Amino acid sequence: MTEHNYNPQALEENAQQYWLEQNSFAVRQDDTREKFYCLAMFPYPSGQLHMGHVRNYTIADVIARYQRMQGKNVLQPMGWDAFGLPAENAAIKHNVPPAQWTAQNIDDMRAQLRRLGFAYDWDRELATCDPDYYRWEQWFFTRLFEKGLAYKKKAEVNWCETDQTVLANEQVVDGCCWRCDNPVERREIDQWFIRITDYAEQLLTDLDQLDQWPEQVRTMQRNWIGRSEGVELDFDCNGESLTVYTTRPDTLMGATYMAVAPQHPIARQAAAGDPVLASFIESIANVKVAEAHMATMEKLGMDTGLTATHPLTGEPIPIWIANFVLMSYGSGAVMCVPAHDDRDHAFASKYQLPIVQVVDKPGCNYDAGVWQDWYAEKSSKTRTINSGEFNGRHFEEAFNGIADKLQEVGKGKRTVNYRLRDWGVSRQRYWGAPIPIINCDACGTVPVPESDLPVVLPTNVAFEGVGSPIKSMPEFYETECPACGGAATRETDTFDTFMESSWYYARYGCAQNDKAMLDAEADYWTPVDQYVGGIEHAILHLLYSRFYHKLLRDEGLVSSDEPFTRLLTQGMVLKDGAKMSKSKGNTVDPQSLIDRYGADTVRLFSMFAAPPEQSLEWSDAGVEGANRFLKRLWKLGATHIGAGAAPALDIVKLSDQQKAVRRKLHETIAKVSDDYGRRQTFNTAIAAVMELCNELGRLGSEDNDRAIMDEALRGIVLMLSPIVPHICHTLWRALGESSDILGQQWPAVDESALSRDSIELVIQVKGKVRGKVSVSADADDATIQQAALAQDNVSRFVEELGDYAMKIVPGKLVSIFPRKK
RNA sequence: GCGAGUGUGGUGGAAUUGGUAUACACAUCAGACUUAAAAUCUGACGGCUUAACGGCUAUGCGGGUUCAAGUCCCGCCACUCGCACCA
Repeated sequence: MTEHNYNPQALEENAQQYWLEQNSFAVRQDDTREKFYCLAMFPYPSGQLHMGHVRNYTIADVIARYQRMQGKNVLQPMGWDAFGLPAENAAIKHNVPPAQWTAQNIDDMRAQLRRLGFAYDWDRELATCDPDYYRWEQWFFTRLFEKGLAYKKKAEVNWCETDQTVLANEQVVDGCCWRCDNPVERREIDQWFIRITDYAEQLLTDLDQLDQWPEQVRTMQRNWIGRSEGVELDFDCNGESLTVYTTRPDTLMGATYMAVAPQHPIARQAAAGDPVLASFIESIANVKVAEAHMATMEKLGMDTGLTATHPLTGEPIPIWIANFVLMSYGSGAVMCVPAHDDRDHAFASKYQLPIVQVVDKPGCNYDAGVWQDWYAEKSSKTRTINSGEFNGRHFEEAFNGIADKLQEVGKGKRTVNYRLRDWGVSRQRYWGAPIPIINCDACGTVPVPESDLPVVLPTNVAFEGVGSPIKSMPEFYETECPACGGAATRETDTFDTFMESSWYYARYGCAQNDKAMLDAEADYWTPVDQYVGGIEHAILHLLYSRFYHKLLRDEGLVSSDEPFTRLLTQGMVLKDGAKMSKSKGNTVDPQSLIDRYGADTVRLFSMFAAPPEQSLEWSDAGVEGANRFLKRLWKLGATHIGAGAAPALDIVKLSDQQKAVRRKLHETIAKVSDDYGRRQTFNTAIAAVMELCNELGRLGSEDNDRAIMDEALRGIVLMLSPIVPHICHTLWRALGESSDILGQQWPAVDESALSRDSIELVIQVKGKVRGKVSVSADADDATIQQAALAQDNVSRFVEELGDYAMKIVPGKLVSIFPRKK
């Protein structure tokens, strides 16, 4: 090493050139080593890398490089989640076809990722907008169709009448279209669904296998699936049965009204002869299709004038139309028990509907005018009242009694219900994978035969309006029916982009295979051993991927049950306490930082500033500090190397101070190994190495000092190489090594260096620290006690106690406190 | 509204199993080097108090359990993520 100054631009270019020439990160199946598949969630190619990407990909890269140093066969691929709305918006705004815009963005972002030095096997790169990718998704969908797992039904969308188009939730601003600002309405259209509810139970129980997932993500998924046990029961309404599901059959005697969705047949029937009802229904259709909105909007309802018959009492119960009941959830109707459900209570209070208490709790006062949380309690402490033969029972007895009775009289049955709904995969957009279905007047819906796949999305399109161009392209949709040969039309809807992102991780295993969706090598690499991505994907993407993996398994394409063995959910990157966004104008461009400081500095800062799971507050000054540390490290190495070869360590001649420095080195190796492998807290690993570097400044220039410095520098370079690979690659060579640092073994702890002769104990009196004492490592309790009390500041406070007791926590502290009388 | 998190110095954060709160950095201040500045190096750095030793106090707020609580329990407050067509 001749360069005395740290020159990241040159050094990083050399390292990256070397990796490229050596093809250092291309991997194949190798049954002699343990495989490790490390994956970060692939990006949407927006055109510019942002800090969230840098953080996400650095975390994954650090783990991949660390695992390689554990001797594993490591795969880390990269690709593009290339379909989606932004490309269409760009097309409308800049008059560029989405395919062209996307391809350009991919090129730009690939160059940025390369500049950051990530250890990707680029031979496996894929883009979901490539027909070679989505053809398999189309093929798989036809398999699901044949198995009955894909079906068509009506579902609601946000509809803009002015633009004649469907809007995504994010395109609805304050209930209005973002482009034309006209109010949005709900509209029902035919859409394709996949039966994820058939897999609800597996998706729920298999969460127990995922012991290397964050507990919070498992909990969120559990709640999202929302398994409940209840009763499906029938109310009679003019000879037709009105079916509802309830988890509270125990409160059935308190049901005082029913509520149905505005689109429910009963609502339509009632509105047919009643213009007031009809206009009410119209007025409440003006609502965004989003649960959060449904839950927070004002609850509105109107009496239909119709009644349903209570299945046990035979009493008539009024039926209301309500804007918070969804036709697409369950049966589109609910029974309401205002005394014991707070939403029903609020609605009943608003419209002066009767409230009948049927559950009581000893020691609590019921007041129908004021909601209290215990009204909804399901426990052994409550007792049923006003419920005839079912009086006096706690929750479970009442539930069972009423459920049995309903079953007996043929008015209901126990069922397990899920909050999870089937996955709607149709999108009325252009930039997505075409749904491979042909509609034939004679044969109905016919899947496109495998030999005709892929159904290629035309890319040479012009956006004239806001709607999908292929919907007005007869050359695309006019076709022949594969079954009867007659004239037919293609589906012009495309797939939800979650379809592509639900199986890409498996496709990396055989990205070049043009004969099959997945093969033996894909099965070898799956499941992903470490998946890294944003916490915002905790439910949807991860649940759909888990579902898809089970579908792939049941098709015989993979042999595991779950796609991602270990999951790390990274927090967001903030600036001034807020999420970085163009609209706030608080973005930081990674490229300009790389240009200024180099990739290693950017990588180091993003790993040092916060633990991966927490949000990261961006700081320009902090980046400066990271750069300063790398300069110091470089100088430490350059000075040591410049002084010539280091002598061998002479263990017997080590001074106490040398022993202490060497102990610090091996303690650091132990800590850093734990931080990388088990805890995945790279910020504390970096801090520990910084501490060690500070300590090394105490070494002199004696032989043993130089020997320890040499040992320590090698350890530091190895330990930091996953985080700052370029500088470590260079320093490793400069330390005289001819082999590549990438495949080096992770440094080992020398247990003998860790031993201590004496330990320091903290002395607490009444819980406050009053002193410290140094005792030999094998001191007995009596010796420790004596040493503790010998301190003036301790004895001073102990005297005030009178009769005292003492507790010794081995290796940690001595606690002295008043004896209990 | 529902579900899941987070909250510690001027700032980012550390404290891993209930055991020394503030590691490691950033910023600031002081000193060294310099004609000067930058860079670099050294030191100080939660608040109040003390000549000093030391003492008191502090982990969003209010309670509780414990010899001991940032950590566990109960009740609040604030913020963040998700809510099925953003990805």
